[in-house]
Amino acid sequence: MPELPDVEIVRKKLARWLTGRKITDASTRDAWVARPSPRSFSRVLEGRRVRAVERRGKWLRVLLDDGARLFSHLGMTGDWVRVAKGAPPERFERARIDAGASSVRYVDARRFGRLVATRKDIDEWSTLGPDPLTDGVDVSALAKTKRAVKEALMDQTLVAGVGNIIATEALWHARVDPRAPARDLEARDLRTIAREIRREIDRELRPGQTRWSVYGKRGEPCPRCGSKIRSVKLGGRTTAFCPKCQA
DNA sequence: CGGCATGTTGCGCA
DNA sequence: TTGCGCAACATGCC
Repeated sequence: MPELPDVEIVRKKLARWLTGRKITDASTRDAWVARPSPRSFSRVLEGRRVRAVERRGKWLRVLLDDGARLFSHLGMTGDWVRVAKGAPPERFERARIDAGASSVRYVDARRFGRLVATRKDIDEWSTLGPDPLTDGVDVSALAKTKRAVKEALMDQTLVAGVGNIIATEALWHARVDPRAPARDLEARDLRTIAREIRREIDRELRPGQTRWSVYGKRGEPCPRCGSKIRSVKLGGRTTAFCPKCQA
């Protein structure tokens, strides 16, 4: 599921299902996913009307009419789905929000996701960097770090919403070595990377099968030059790249 | 069975 | 103080 484009698609459907509706029932039994507690999930949400569903990076924020809010991070396998009111739990369902005619369910097989019902913003939201879709990419922030550019791109405080796939693909399109220290790159390359991040997001926002050029393609020929795709670990994450194009 | 996975956090250690 | 590597979280898939 989850990188910025997926989360944006989830935001749109959640907004469609919930905006302007009054929450009649909200419940969860999962004390791992729902923080600070399953009881606070119900207490904060029930009886409130939904004002807006927003997104920043990979986080969603559901604003309520009394100023409280629900934060939702989809982790690796999270999603929100709508079913008929009173329908039995979905497979891997972790929480339920009934509002208007909708019964909206949070499903998450691996439970890496989070639901946080609070009265004020959480640090994970407040410390997010600019969102590429709404704010653009802050190239100057990247130019300040000596970390590998791919790790910098995935740092949510520098760029919000870029994950392993977008970082890997954007660097291939920009022909930049993912291992290169970010601050050693030419300004021109950084601008190209920013542009390719935006293009990759746009590609993945379009419905239909996205085909990746290098992500998950170790050992296969580079679509541009035919060299064999290599992969290395950067910040603990598999990073595929073309040793010839991205030299 | 082993290995890998679109994400994040927290811990030990240099 | 900073940064890095790594395990952990829980499950599915090849």
